[in-house]
Formats: sequence, C-alpha cells, structure tokens
Amino acid sequence: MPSSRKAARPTELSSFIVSVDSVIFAYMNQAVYIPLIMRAVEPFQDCWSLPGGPILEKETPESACLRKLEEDMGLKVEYLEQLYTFGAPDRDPRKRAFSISYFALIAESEEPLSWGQDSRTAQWFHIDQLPEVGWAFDHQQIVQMAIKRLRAKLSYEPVGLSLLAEEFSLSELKRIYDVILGTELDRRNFQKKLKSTGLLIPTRTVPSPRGKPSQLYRFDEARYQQLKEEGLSFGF
Amino acid sequence: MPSSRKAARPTELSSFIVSVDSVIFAYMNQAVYIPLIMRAVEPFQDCWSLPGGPILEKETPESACLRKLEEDMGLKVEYLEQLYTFGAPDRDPRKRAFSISYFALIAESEEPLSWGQDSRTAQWFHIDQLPEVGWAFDHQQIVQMAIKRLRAKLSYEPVGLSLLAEEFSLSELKRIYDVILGTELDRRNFQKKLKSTGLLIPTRTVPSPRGKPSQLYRFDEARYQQLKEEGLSFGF
DNA sequence: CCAAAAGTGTTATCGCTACACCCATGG
DNA sequence: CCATGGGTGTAGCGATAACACTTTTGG
Repeated sequence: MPSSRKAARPTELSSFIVSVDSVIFAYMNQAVYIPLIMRAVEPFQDCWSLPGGPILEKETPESACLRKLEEDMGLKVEYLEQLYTFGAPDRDPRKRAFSISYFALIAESEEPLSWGQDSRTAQWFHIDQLPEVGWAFDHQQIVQMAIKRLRAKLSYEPVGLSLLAEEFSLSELKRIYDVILGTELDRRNFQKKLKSTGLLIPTRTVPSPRGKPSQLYRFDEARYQQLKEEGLSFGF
Repeated sequence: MPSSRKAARPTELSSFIVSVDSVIFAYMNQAVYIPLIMRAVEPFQDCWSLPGGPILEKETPESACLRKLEEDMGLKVEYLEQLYTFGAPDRDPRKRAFSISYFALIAESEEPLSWGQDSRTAQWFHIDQLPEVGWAFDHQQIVQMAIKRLRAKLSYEPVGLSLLAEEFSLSELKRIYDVILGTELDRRNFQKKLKSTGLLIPTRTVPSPRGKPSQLYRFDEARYQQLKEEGLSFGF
C-alpha cells in the first residue's frame, strides 16, 4: 500500500460563503419580467443584483431560496428548480463565495406585485430590455442562463402554466409561448395539440374583451405526474 | 428610506465546506461503468463514494474537478458538465458541506483504465449493477441523477460520441445507445439518421471481426457548434 | 350587421418506423 | 459457400404545418 501523500491536516479545510440567488419570472401585461435589486452597499454599490442571500446553518438551499423570496418580496413561488452553481474564485472581491442559483416562476395574480421596498432600489425588468451594464457580481450571466433555460424548458415541459393563474384560456397560454419564444404560433394547431394531451380539464367560460367567450381550463397536475413517471413525453 | 433591519454584522457570515464530486462514465466491454472509491476513514468508512474533494482557494469548481481526476486517477476527461449542487444540512455529519457534482465522460482508449490505487479501495461498477447499500453521504442519489441525465442527454445531444475514440463506426455508436437506453434500435434507421445530420466525416475503413469492413467516422465538432449557435436541433 | 376573438375541420408534407435486399469478408 | 456483420432502399404511418370556415359576442 503506497504511503499516503496527504494524511496531514485532515480537518483543516477552507471554508467559503454559500448563498442562493434567484431568477424569478413573472408574466404581466403580456410580457415576461424579472425583478432586480439595486445594491445599496459595496461591493457593486448601485449595481443591479438578483434577490438572494446567504444560506443559514440549518436550512437546505431550496428553503433558503423560498425564505428569501417570502421575506424580502412576499412572493409565493409556483415553480422552483436549481439552475446552476457559480463559484469562480474572483466573483466576489471580498471573499471566496459560491452562489447556488435558482430558476423560479410565479403565477399571475390580480393584485400587482408589491415590493415592500423603495421602487428606486428594486424594479421589474422586461426580459428583452435588461440593463446592459451595471450588474453586480456575475448576475448578468446567471440571468442569461435562466432565460435560456426558460426558453428551452417551454418546449418540453408545461412550465408556461406556472406563469398563469390556476384557470387559464388557451389564448393566454399561447400568448405566453409567443412572448417567450418570440414566435407567432398557429392558434388552431396550438389548441389541437394541447387538447390532445388530455391534461386540460375544462372549468368554465368567461366573456372575452370582445367576441366569443373563452373556455377556461385547469391543468391536471396529478395525471401529468403519473404519465411522466411512465416515461411518456409531450410536445408542450 | 426604511431603517435597515439587518445592518448588524455585515461580514459575519457562516462559512461552509465546498467540494466537487464527479460521476464519471466510461464505455468498456460493451457496457457503461462508473468508478467508486471505498472510503478509508470516518465518516462513512468502508462505504462507496464518488471521486472528488474540496475546492482549493484559487480554482474554479471545474478546474478542481479536472485536477482531482487527473491527480487521483490519471483520467483525461472528454466531456464535463455541472450536474447539481447538493447541500442538505445533514449530508455530512461533521460539518455543513456542499457538493457541486459533475457529470463526466471519458473516451474509450486502448490501455485499460488504471487506478494508481489499491483495487480493493476503488472499482469500476456497471451502471446496472451498482451497490444497493453501503453508500457514503448522498452519493447514491448523485449517481442516480447522473444516470438519468446521461439517458436524457443521449436523445438530444451527441454525448455518446464522447464515450468513443475519435474515430468510430456507426455500429459502435449504436451499441452505446442500446446499452445506455436499454433499447435495440434499428441498425439501418440509425445509420440513415446519423448520416443525414451531415456532421459525420468519413475517415477510413477497417476490417470488422467477421464480415464486411466498417466505415469509420470523425465527428465534425466545429460544424456542430456552429449549427447549435443557429438554434438548430438534432435527433441524436 | 360588422369586426374581433374563439373554436373546429381538412389537406399536404415531413420524419420516423418497419420492413427486404445487397455487399464484403473469414472460416 | 455460407454465416456474419456492414451498407442502402422503400412503403406505411403518425405528427406537424398550412390552410378555410363557423360561432358568438360587443359596439
């Protein structure tokens, strides 16, 4: 057995800061927005940053994420998944720091999204009109990755639904797709395809602004999970 | 401007251990294997664990990963991507520790894969015959996630190629798919589909064990990257 | 009664699947 | 000469894309 090359200092390991940062997508006024916060302190004072913060001693990264969003912004998250972990040695000028970044979707709701903060320090940005300069840390990169993930995910998982209220019309859903993918999908083919999945449950009809009333649907989440287990795929 | 709720202790943040762990896939003897290491010390002494270790002060997670694989196992990695970051509060009984896990593929080669270690402490496992008990930390979960990722990725990205040598025959490539997906793809359709991508460059022919000689190909990596930028998709 | 939005139907085309067949080589 | 592995061609089917048409409401 070879002599151990590094039996020395078995417990003396470097410790680093670990935080979570979230890219939160919300659908408002027929467009998709994400919130950014202007930092009040150095480093990167007056630069745009993602909502987030350090992980506490006894919580998982997910719960840290949910806690932060609840505490700071009063947001109820509809969908959350880990995006990527950033850990370049120089990403934080003070000390080595890792950021576990998250991808979050919140459902459309009646009341406008509040902040609990000064509007000068926090702002919703249209995803096609993000700041080009003045970002804190590597947060611009994180946001770009999240947008890419959103676009990719839309094609094979029903994440668009998480951006809408529980009841939604197929026109609204199509609008989500068009806005995010930059496409102009065919209205009829879209309806047929979605209906053929058998995962939409009709609920009620509501009058539309002008014209024929809309059929609203609810997503059959339970059945979707069940079919997913069986390895079936969908063309969402 | 509201009074700051937590201006106190701005620098006093919890620090944690951050490591990398790699799930390495290799194709040998018509099957896919991953290496596991039996831990020699507590905690989880004599349990199977993934190759990995702490990140050093001045390196990125990627380079930590590559360094570890080079140092400990002398492996040259063909493909590397971040898999997931695990950080449950109790995953390491000693101290809060995060693991940034990586998904790695190494190319088939002539010489058998060496270890530089005792064979009792390290072993290649067939991915369908992994240990069911005796895992260290949450490494079983990490491996399961990696296998799932490998299966998924095979369908939409040419990762299978990274498991083969630079020159390969389409039969070999099909075998990779069959072994990983558990399928028995149609030989002829497979060939047509792959050729239709226009990303395979014929190089030379070699005699096959019995029968007609095989055509070998090289993957046009440059062109693939180029087409990917343009947003084209492939049915790999 | 007309414009606008919602819903349904029909046809052409593309890609995938499931086949049958031919070629080259070693024993 | 025949078994084995490698390479190519073709018909059927299903999903998608590109279309036109009807229905229901508000002004």
